[in-house]
Amino acid sequence: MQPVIAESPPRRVQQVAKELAASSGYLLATLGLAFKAQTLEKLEEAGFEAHQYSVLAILDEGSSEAQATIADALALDPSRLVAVLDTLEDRGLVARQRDPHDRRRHVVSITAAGKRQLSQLRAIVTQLEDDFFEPLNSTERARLHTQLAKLAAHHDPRCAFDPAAES
Amino acid sequence: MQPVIAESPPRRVQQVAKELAASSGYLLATLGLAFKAQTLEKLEEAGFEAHQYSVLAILDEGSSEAQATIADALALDPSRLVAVLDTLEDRGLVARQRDPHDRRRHVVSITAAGKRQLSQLRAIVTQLEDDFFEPLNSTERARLHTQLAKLAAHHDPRCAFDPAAES
DNA sequence: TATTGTTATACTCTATAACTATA
DNA sequence: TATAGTTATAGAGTATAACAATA
Repeated sequence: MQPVIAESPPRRVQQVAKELAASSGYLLATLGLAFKAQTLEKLEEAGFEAHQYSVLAILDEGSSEAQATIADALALDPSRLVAVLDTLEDRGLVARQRDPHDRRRHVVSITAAGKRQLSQLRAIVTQLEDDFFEPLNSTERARLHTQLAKLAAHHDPRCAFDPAAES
Repeated sequence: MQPVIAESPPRRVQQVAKELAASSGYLLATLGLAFKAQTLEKLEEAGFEAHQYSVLAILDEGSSEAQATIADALALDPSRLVAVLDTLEDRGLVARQRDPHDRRRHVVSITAAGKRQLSQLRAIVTQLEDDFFEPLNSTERARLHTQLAKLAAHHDPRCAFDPAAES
């Protein structure tokens, strides 16, 4: 069907502009988006969304938290957190209680079932990371992580842990 | 106004869960998103959007391209590319011509004004990158870039350049 | 009057699919 | 019939702001 193309040389595999591929920022954005997309997909297969995982992860570390605290830590609008907690509560993975000291507040905590579910989700994400960073050896991965952590601490105070606490 | 809190220890700066901060994937996604957001903001101040910049960058490298080619290189739906090209064409930064060999095709090329504009946008993005990666020294930046490029080549064929061509 | 969590509204994206003109 | 580009439509996702309860 297609006539033989003689004059205009046929395009091979389309490549992103070299200018973009040479930019660390572009690569960072592209890879970050790709990792996020993969994570969303895998979690969705398991019947969860990313925010549900991160909420469980936060609750598993601290004891119990007010909703506003969780929203801050996740840089998530409090109004959006509501739906996330609703589904988690419906499944019995977290519990909401009124704070007796301030009855406006809901104190949220993870349940035993929530902890069990969390470890399943952890396994998914861990596997995903192993696959994603597979092209790098362990030394490279460690270096990459250190540098990303340094950048994150600089750009996002939520990621800046006390240096003295680092072991 | 606020009563002295004695019983429930006051929360300090909200931190993202350690579990998340320890994940290279999470950091990658977060940083990538942050860089993208900064880029969008700065470009918008200059009256542009990211896709307009990347289209100009691609056209500046190759000679002229069919729209489908550009869409492939940017992993952008052809229908979305239309509006991007419309605005660029309105400003005289690119030109669309019918391909005489196949009158269905539009061959797009960058104009002289487009090249001038492109260098302005380049300056913005370059400055942005310098600021973003400022916490890393030049050796660290080079290493980071190498590793990101390795990952990108693995995950996105569009970023996989011929290794032999690397200087 | 300010704040916590909640709900509702409106708006922006974006993916999809119809449409035209050419092949 | 298939393809390149275009336009239109619908649905999801999100930010905003109104709201009720409590401080």
